[in-house]
Order: sequence, then structure tokens, then C-alpha cells
Amino acid sequence: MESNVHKISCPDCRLSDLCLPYGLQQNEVQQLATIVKNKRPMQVDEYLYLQGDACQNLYAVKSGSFRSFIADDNGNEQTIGFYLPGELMGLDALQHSRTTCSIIALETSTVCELPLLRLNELCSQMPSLQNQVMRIMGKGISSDHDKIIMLGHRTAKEKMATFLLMLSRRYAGLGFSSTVFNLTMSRQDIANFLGLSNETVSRLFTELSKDGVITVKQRGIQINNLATLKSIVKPCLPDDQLSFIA
Amino acid sequence: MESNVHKISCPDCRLSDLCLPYGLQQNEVQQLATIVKNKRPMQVDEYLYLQGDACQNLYAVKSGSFRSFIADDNGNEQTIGFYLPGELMGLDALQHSRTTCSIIALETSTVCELPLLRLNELCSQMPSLQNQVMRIMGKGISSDHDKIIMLGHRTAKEKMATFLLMLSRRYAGLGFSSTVFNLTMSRQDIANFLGLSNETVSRLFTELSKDGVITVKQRGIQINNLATLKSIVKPCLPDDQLSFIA
DNA sequence: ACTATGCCTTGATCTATATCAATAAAAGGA
DNA sequence: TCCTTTTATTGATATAGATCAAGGCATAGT
Repeated sequence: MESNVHKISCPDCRLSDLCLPYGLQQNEVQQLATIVKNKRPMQVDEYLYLQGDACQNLYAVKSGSFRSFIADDNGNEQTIGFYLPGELMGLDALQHSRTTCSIIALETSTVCELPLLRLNELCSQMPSLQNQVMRIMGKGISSDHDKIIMLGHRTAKEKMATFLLMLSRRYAGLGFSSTVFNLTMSRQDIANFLGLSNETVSRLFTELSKDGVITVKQRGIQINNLATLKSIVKPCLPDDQLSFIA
Repeated sequence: MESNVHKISCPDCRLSDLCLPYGLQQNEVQQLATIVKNKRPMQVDEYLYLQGDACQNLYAVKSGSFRSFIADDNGNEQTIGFYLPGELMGLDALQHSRTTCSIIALETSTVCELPLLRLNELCSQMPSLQNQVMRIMGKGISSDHDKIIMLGHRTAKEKMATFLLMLSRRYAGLGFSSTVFNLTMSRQDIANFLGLSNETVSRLFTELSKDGVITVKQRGIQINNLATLKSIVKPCLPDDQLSFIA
């Protein structure tokens, strides 16, 4: 890992194909880069922002990963999603310029900050950027819909398989292995995200291991049989639509 | 009801405070009105669009109500949301110019069609419209998050109470009674939306009736005790955040 | 290296809600 | 109007997954 990943600017960023610059001309990317602020690295458990904070920015994950969640008055949390490199955080604050969830770093991570005011200005002058922002928001909405489907009408095992497949696809999109990866979140986080107890999550890992579908070593995951995993989720989504951990 | 509600233009529309024109100057609303197409009325069970359709428009509900849902390869549906007057449909198509869900009219309804291409052009010239579009998308995202919370970590009774409260608030926002209204969707639709069986939904209606919290007469609902209903949902959301049926 | 602390796993039991089954009540059509 | 079809209610039973409880492994700190 580059130790100063946080100083790289959009035109040189290896994520530019996934992130906001996707589809823009080179000179347009350069313009975009002028409004992007590179922030200092964040530590495990450090908050990007807290639920209810005033927020006039979007944030792109440059490295590492994050978890977003909403807490109620009793402190009960619901994990809303996980963010991997290239993904945009802060869309929830667009309504009132105030965040509706908290976001916490799951590991040492870096983000790029995009001031909304300047992003909007730039969008006015650059229709392709405007389109790209729209596309990304649309992606966020579809991925939330996928989560709604998963939570509403799936068994625990289907949820688990869906979760693993989704991570698999996301890592593959980043150029990493689609079958061997490390979970950056705890069992607790996974359980909460899937609307299950952590005991159930644990049992499902064991069950899938015994069946030889996956190999689990702590947070290390190896998928031995992608086809089986897909057959568990089977008819749920047309395969290309397992977007949803954004 | 005005029989030609579908011919009214934005500056004269009684929904303009809820819909896209909110916060715009009078002349700006007039400009917006020039790109809005009034469509002919739609009948019960008529589709606004089908999952997978090419779609380059947004649609605002002018009158009536709609249900959106995603179907898998087996034809199993998950209802994603219900739309009431003033609300925007079609955000799911922003990602690929292709819809990811189907939307069907629950009653005789009218919609306004907004071509995205022209809306984007107008946004470039009109920062306040651009902001408003962003706000509305932000609202869609937050309301999806509310649904995720509801589906992930609530009991059947909490879901039901949340559902009723949310409808109550939405109708109140439209200037209708917050305690007396008609459901435009079937028990089946509600059950599917909440991730419950329709038997459970039926039983919950009965239970809440017996406890005197509500009075149910077919699809007619009267809330007799808003406070009790809120106490069922109690610590879930800070009350002002029961946005989520959008 | 040793101990403490927090994950994670595994087992036993319980319960909320689904499922199955049978009416009952509306809505729609002839 | 009566008959058919759909939709809603109610009851009995089954079960997936939660909860309760205990023990095993790591990682981190001394």
C-alpha cells in the first residue's frame, strides 16, 4: 500500500474508473480534481461523521472501508451499508444538509472530500459531470432497493449468500480476487446489517464451511464454490444486480 | 375532484409546495412548467412503467397513488414503496436510464412527466432547481434508509404502527386528515411491503382495533389514539423521521 | 510470556411469525 | 338479482431464527 495514498489526485488515482471521474474527459477530470480535498488518513473506529451533523460535502472512499449506521434513541443501531474504495458517502445529507446516519472507519482508511457547493457549480458547467452525479445517486438508490428486498423476503441463509456474493463482486470490480478476501467488519456488524443475530451469522459460516462452499479463517474468506452460493440466492436477482453494499 | 386535473400546470397546481417547484421563484416555476408533460389519466392496475424499461423521465404523482415493486425470476414480488401526490417516481432509472422496478397505479391517478434531458438542461441554468432535485433525491435516499431500519430490526407490530403513522403524516402533509383516511392498497400489498404474511397484517389490524387504537372498516382507517401508536414505535425514530413511504 | 478482554462459536430452549386450512365478506359480472 | 371470484379474517400448527448460556480463541496490553 502507498503510504501517501491520500495525496494522489483524481487524474492519477487508480480508482478513477469507479469513482466520480468515470466517463469524463481528461481535462474535465483535472477540473474536478481542483475541488477535491485530500483528507488525512483515518484510524479504525474513527467517525467520518455523526448522525445529525451539518454536512455540505460528499466523500469518496480512497482506501480502506467504512460502515454506516443509524442509531435510535435507545442506542440501538441498524447498519445501513458498507463502503469500499471508489464509493461515495454523504448522499443521505443531501436532503437537509444534515447527515441522517453515522459513518465509521472499519480499518485505516482515506477519503476525498467534495464540497457540494463547488461540485454543484462545476455540474452546471459540465453536463457530463452532472450526468455522472445523477448516475451515482441512481446507483445508491438501486442498491438501497436491493437491501430492502434482501431484508424483506429472504431467509438467513439467502441473506448470507447474497452478502458474500456482493462482496465478491465488489472486490472483483476493484481488481482484487473475487474468491479470496478479508472481511473488514465483525460478525456483529454483518449480523446487524442482515437483520440477524450474530449467533445465526456464526452458524451460517460454519454450515457453509461444512458444506465446502466456503473456507473461513477468522475474517479471511475463501469462496470454493461460487455456483453453489449463487444457487442459494438463485432466483432473487438477475445476477448482475447484486450491487447492494453501497 | 377536478375531472381535468391532468391539464393543470405547475404554477396553478395545488401540489407545487410539495413537488419539484418547492422553493422556486414564480418565473422559475413557469420555466419548469414548459418542460412538464401532462399525461392522460391512468386506471387501476395500469403500469406507469415495467421493470427493465428504458426510461428517460421522472414522474410526479399529481393525483391518486402508486405502488412500486421488484420481481425476481420466479415472479416473487417485493414492494419497495408507495407514492402519494407530490412525490417523484423514476429515480431508480437514473443509474442506467433503465428502470429497476415496476410501478402500478393503485387507483385512478394522474402523473406529470419530466424529461430528464430537459430537466438537466434547466438545472444547469437554474441552481435553485438543481438544489431542489438534489434535495428530493436525498429525501428518496433517507426514506429508503428508514425502510431498511424498519425491515431489519422491527417486530410485526412495530412495522404496522410505523406504516400507519407514516401514512398519517403523508396525508397530513397533503392537507388531509391525519387520523381518518382510506388505504389505497390491499392487505397483501401492505404485508409484502412490510415483509410480513397477509394473515399477520390482518391479525394486527384486528388487535389494534380491539385495543381501541384504530378503527378499521375495510380499507377505511381511523386512528383513535395517535399517542399509543407512537408509543409502539417509540424509540425507533425521532418522530420527524417517519418519512419513509416514498 | 502471561493474563485480560473482547470476539466468535456451539448448544439448548423459546417464541414470533409463517404456513396451512377453513370461512366469511366484498366486489365484480352476467 | 344471483353467482363467481377475489380479498380478508380467524384458528391451529409448525418452524426459522432469537435468546439464553457456556466455553474456546485471538489479539492486545503488561
